[in-house]
Amino acid sequence: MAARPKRARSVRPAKAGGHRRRRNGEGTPDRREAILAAALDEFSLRGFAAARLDDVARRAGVAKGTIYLYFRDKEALFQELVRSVIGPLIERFEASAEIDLPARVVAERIVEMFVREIYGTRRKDVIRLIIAEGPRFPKIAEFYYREVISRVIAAVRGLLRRAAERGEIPAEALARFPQLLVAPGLVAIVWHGLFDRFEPLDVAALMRAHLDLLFGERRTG
Amino acid sequence: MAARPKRARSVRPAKAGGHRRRRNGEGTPDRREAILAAALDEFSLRGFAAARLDDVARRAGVAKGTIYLYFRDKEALFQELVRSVIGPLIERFEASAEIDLPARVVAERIVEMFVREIYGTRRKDVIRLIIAEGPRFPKIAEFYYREVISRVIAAVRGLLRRAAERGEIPAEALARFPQLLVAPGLVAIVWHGLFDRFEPLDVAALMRAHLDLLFGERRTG
Amino acid sequence: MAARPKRARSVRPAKAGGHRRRRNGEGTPDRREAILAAALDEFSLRGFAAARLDDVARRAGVAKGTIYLYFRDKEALFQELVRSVIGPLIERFEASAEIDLPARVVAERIVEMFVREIYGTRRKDVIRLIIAEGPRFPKIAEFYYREVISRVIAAVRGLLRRAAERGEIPAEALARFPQLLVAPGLVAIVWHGLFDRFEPLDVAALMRAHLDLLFGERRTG
Amino acid sequence: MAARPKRARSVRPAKAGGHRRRRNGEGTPDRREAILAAALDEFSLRGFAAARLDDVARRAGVAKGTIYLYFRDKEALFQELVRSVIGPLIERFEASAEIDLPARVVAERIVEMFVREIYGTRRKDVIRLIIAEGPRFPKIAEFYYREVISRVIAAVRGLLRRAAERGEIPAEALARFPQLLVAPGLVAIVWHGLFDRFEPLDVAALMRAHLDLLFGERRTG
DNA sequence: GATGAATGAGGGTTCATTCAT
DNA sequence: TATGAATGAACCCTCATTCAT
Repeated sequence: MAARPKRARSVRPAKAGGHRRRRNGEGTPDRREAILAAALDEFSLRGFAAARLDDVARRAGVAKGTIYLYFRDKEALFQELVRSVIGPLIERFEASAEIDLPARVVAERIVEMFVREIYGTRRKDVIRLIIAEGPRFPKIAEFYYREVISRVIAAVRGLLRRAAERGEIPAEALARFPQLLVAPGLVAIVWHGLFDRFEPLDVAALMRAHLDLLFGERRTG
Repeated sequence: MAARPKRARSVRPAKAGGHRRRRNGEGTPDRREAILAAALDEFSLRGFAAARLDDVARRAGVAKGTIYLYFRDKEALFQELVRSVIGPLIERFEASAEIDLPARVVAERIVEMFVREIYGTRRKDVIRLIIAEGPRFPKIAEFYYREVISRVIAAVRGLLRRAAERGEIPAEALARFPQLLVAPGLVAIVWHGLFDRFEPLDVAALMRAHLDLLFGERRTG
Repeated sequence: MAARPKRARSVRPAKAGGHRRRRNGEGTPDRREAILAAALDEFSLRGFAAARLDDVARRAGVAKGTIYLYFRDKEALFQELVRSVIGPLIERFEASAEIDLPARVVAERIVEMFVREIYGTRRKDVIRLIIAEGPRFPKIAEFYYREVISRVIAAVRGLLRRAAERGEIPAEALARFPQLLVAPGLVAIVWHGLFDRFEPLDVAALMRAHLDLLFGERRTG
Repeated sequence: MAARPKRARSVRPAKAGGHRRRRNGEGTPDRREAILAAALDEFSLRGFAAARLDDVARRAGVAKGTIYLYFRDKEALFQELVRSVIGPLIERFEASAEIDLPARVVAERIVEMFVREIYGTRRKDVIRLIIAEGPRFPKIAEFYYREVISRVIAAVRGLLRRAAERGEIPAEALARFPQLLVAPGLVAIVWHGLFDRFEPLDVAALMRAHLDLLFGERRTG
């Protein structure tokens, strides 16, 4: 406690407080964003429990206390990280699925969007985090289910059921289990985190092969 | 650990009287097994970093120090846990895949074995652990890749390539990416950990639907 | 501060919008007074170490930095608080004691002044603070001794010795230990802070009873 | 977190854990008592909030973590400190007050016991702590009221009322406010903490003078 | 072997203090 | 003057690890 009546403030007795480290002209000094980005790095690297806010702060270029100006505690930081990354994704996904085109075309678009917007970005790391930490963070799991999974499932299911009625896809199996459409995406994310250094995975090809299996071949690279 | 998702301040009674002695005279010989089982429980419940060896010991009915008689440290305990659970699985899987039956039949057997031997047992929790903690434990990831993934992939790939040559499956997409065969299994495991309480998943039906999509319908339950 | 006796995690809204602007145009001129008043509230409520300048500032309706325009640091704020409240009291007390009336009359006046000017005001809280924090603030204790205690003691002692010589009081015990005259006042202050909610204390009656014991009965309410 | 997958445990990578510092043959290694004694020292010196458990541990000759083997947290340590010191006092006090002797004799015994058992021991520091910290620790205040104050008050009141009935004391003022009997004791404790270095107080003489005032002179030293 | 009390480094969180605006 | 975002030292508490018994 800095306020304890004297006791010689260990070192630097008269300079304990805060310099604003005005980092050179960078434009927005948006600390909140910087902290979230750093948190994603550290949480991805070590997992929630083992990540240190000290490292988050250093990586973000702020002092440790600064984190607490923007987030109530470590857990809130984690939750807001997930929300901020996942939130914006939702509308886009739903929009894509609602277009009334042939199922295969829509499926291709969804897959392509997955590869571009998730697998190709830091969002894949957030999804990895959700998979890894979700069981210990019921709120995160619930948020993710409510805001993402259930909506995507509903959208895809509607799309596929119509396609099945039009006979575009062999059975309505896919409509019952829309998870099957994105299952390889999940595999890709998990594979990336665990095995890529032993055997890299061509995700685009994987997803194309998957679509070929579901809808019958078309033209493959 | 402040980061553990909150837990009712475990009321350590200030002089920890309670010491759970084990049942019979000189103890079950397999303390090692008991510790591994307890470790699986605790690691599953909290994740590696947040699990406490104190809880593992209590759950196993041994003293904390005893763990160190059998395992070098917490990390070694985790690694051996994975090994001990995953190891025995391998031969069986390979055996199944080598039988030279029609691809669909073999695929069905593999899927059924997955449901019975993995999804239906604690092994699914170990796989969840590998997914969650693997990136922080390169040795675990490598072991799992070397001893399980690469072998299963090779076996399945051989099987499917032969089937594709015989025209039993439409394309060789599956042979290129055998991951596609088990992708729904992975989804099921992840789903179970995160979303089952919102929307339970009928894994057997999911896997059957998946096979129907891959091989064309046949007879569905 | 983990040591503060628990307080519902003050819900800092992560971007602390609310900033209580003061009422009129360019502000009440006596920010200093406002800060001192707020400091008395907070120090009384939590004690010196656990009080937060943040709360003092909020209560005073100023920014945190403003405190440092008027006081060197937290300790100086505390010292000046004590001075500003105790200082004005002194002359009055001395004046009362110097009047050359019968001892009992003077004692009654002193007691009455204590009840009215100390026990009935926030000054009692300052005295409580001195009692509680004094040992850690030698300067405060010294100031209080030099400016208050020693003077009051001297005044009361002179008064009583004269009274004893005139035979108005049975012995010179009181003159040797003028503390005995105010001891019940101290008890009242301490009692108020600790036990009033269990058993309220009628301070006026207590003081009257005390005088009756010292000087022999007269007329009691 | 010591368990974080590697990161070179800063210094002494293989010797992080616990040596039992078996202090030379001392008899009881009663750590609990040592910690309580050290806590009394530190809390007295700095107050509850500003005291550091680090210092308590050092003073007790144990490691910081050891404190938590015996006490749930800092607050529990404080509460148990008060209880352990105050508790044993109660019966003795009650016993003394119940003897049916002339009031003055009993009062003298009580006063003498106060001087010997409280003022002459560390218990006076605990009472100072209660006065200083009680308002922030309602449980402490309640415990102290329930277990000490209310009982002592009741005992003294009974004693004095009987004495008043026998005409031994002039009025029943004292029976109404037994606090008046011990008020100088409180003054002595407070004085000791604050002003002894400026003007030492002869407590025994103070208490004797007090009794003389209450009961009429007898023989004074 | 088995125990569990003891250790002490480590990390989340707080808050007095500073200073650019 | 006044502000309040930023700082970082400090401190409570946890828990992997050790070792005398």
